[in-house]
Amino acid sequence: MPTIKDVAEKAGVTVTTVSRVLNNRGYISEATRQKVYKAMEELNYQPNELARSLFRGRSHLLGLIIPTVAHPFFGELSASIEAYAHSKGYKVLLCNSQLNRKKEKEYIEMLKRHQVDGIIMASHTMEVDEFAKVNLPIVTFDRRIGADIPYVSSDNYQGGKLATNLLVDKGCRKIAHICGNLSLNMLANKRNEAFVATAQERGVEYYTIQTEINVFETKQYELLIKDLFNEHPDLDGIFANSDLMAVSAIKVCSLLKKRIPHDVRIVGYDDTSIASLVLPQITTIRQPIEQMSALAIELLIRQMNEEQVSVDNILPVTLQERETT
Amino acid sequence: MPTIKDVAEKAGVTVTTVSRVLNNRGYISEATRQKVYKAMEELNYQPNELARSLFRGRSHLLGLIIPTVAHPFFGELSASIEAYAHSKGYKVLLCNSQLNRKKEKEYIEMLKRHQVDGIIMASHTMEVDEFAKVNLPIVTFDRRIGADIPYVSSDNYQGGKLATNLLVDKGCRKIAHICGNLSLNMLANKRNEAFVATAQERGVEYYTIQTEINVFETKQYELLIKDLFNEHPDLDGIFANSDLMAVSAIKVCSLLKKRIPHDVRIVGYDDTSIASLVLPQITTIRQPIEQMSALAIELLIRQMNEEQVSVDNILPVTLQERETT
DNA sequence: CCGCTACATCTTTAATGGTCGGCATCTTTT
DNA sequence: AAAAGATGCCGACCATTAAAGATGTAGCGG
Repeated sequence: MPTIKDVAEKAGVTVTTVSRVLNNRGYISEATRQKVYKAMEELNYQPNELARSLFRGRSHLLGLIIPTVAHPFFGELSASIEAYAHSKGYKVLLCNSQLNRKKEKEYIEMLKRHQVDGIIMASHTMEVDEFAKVNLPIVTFDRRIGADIPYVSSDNYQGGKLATNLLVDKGCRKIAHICGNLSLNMLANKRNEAFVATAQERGVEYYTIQTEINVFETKQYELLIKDLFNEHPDLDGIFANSDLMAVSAIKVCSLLKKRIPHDVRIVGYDDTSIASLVLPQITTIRQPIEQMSALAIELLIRQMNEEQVSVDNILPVTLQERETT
Repeated sequence: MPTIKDVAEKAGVTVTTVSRVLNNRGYISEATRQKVYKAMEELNYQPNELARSLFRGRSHLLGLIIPTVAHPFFGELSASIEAYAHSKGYKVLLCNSQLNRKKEKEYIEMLKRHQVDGIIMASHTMEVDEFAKVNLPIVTFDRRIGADIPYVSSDNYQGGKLATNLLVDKGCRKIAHICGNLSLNMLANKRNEAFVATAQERGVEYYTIQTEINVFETKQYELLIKDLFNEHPDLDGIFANSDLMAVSAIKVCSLLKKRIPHDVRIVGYDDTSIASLVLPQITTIRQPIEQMSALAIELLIRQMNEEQVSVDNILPVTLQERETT
């Protein structure tokens, strides 16, 4: 690999001059500039970002910690985050925590060692007090960690309300919400709060089904939903916490010969591409992934520049009505 | 952020001594070692990997260039690659090229600037001769670039053969293969070669439908398949080049009131999680993503160590028979 | 008990690749 | 003649490491 020294020699100037050309600093004649560019071209020179980052104390690297990029929601989120980061000159280090507390901590330490300029944390099994030690710009997704760390989220309460009201509006009288573990203090829990409040307000029978934490296993979802229908054969509405769960619900209904939306209505969450891909197409609550991604990056950059950031960043959700209701 | 200097001061030794503790090099008394550990602990010190990488000429960073991590196949591939890289002490820089030639080149240059130790290239719009300049350990996915650059692939010909034979075995007489642009010299083209050869051999009518290159747009797939059935209403078998395409085919069939598998049989490709998620569950050709990922990393590491690597690395595929045939 | 060797322990110095400020030295323009 | 433009030189700096050097201590023979 050629260094700045090689370029300088080839162009017949000093490294200082090459550095000046690279960074557009000081006086440089057009002739010299061209000589330097030519030498760089010929040597196929690329400045060593490690050295630059070391000196500047800025790596232009971001860490992204998610459960797994294989999950459609996090896949789409990651693609979007990377795209926006790229447009702002930042690179993304991908970390799949598998929702494993130890891995989350290890990844955070690794990211610190690699001098990332900021971390986007979208995997939340870690204890809140662990975050205090991080000492780096952080943005969390869908979880509020104390009063200092900004988070990006969509309006979970509104999402739960929209979904529940839609089910009741369409005539459901006995509905269930299938969600993650509520004991973790996640903002997504507000969906269930809204579900409960709305169901009570509208006077329909309702149930909350919590899944175990580390379950992206669709088979597990299916079993859970089968059990649910076993216990409540007359259930006529399901609010699923992700489109993936909604797909599992569709499968179980098909197995039990329940017609959608005639016998059972289903509302999903996220509006990942799978929602409009499957049949019947899933009615779902759309999270504005692009805006959330852009906002997360913005918040990180503002923290780096020591600008003021607002802690609560809640973006609106929208109802996407399709065929399951 | 505390540096090795701070640790040295706190422990009352020189930085070199701290460095030797860190790297387990030379003679260190147990007492000093403990002092240093204690100082590191108290300062919450993390060694600066930029500086280490700069000195050692090894960053332990890998670049992963894919079309987009939002696509289920590449999402699962990325998750798997990151997991395996992590287990070998490597970190992954995520690059979504959007199948854009300019972006691919830009990403490669960026990765070089950041001194990655190797690149996994799974997005192929770039010209072959561009690769010569890269001058870094590379592994490609599903594309053979000259005789020097090793590639990892699954047995595309076998996949095409399995799929086509299955369709014909099940009674199809008029089949179509929906695939990507064949003018790009991709190994996935072998699926079509196998399709054509097998169809001829088995004496059934067959068609090849090429999609435009930058199309992860499922709507486009649907239009394409609609046109196909318009032209050939008696088509009774579809070999789709991805599970996503197969899902689109299912949707169109449902729209046209064609029953699966009674009227039309469908075989997908990849065996991403979506294949067993949708209804009817998709018969598909399974690519061994985990093994392919592991192999790709192995090949990179071997190149870094200047060991001999084999250029052709083709792993076997398997047929997963489900409900669409 | 001295002197020598051997080794343990820690420090000094230079290197990694690049940036940057100050200052010197020309040349060109005003 | 003064100001501005163009370049070079020197050294400090970023955080870390490797090689070589300095210091101390113990063992051993004489």
